[in-house]
Amino acid sequence: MSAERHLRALELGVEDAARALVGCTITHGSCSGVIVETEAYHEREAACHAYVGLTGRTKPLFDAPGIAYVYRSYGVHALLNVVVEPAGVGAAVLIRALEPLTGLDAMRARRGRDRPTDLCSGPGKLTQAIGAGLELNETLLIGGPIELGPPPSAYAEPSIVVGRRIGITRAVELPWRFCVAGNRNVSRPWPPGLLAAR
DNA sequence: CATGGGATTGACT
DNA sequence: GTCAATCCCATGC
Repeated sequence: MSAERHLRALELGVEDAARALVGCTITHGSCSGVIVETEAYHEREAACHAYVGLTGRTKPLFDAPGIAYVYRSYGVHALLNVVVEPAGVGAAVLIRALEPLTGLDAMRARRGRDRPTDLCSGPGKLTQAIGAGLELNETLLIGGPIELGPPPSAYAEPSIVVGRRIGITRAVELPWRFCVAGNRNVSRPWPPGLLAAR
């Protein structure tokens, strides 16, 4: 209980880490935001890139906890993950949405949108908004260019909603998506009946 | 070496 | 609701 939550999260299994990272902060340059949506991915289930084993693409997933896995999605977007679990185990938490805190104007300039809820309300949107590209793959999230930080006081004990992961075709049944209840920055509303609050 | 398939987004019908 | 954009990489011939 002594260490701050973002540091403790890096010591947890991927499912608990994904839950613990909700409410923590991400900072890149002048831009920062609160993590309001995450998903867990683990090598033992088929939706995880590491399911195929150690390859050139998946190597970062098998690194020690606390580094970034940034990859290109659909040939277009950069998606940011927090690598967790011990070195040799392929697991990571996908950061799917932020609530913008600082650098809103820089985010607006990069995104070409004005409303705060259009800036970071999706995994591809948030990396564009904070200016995080593929060059940040495998960089440290503690003391690196992208900084993972502790929750602001308002998010010390967020109310979390659990549901199925979005946009995947395999292992769709796992309830490994975690959102701040009622937050307007989450990437997509969830279908009724498929979730439980905790 | 050719091919297929995305952990998405935004524009359009 | 439908659909194209766009490219890296894993897989298979």
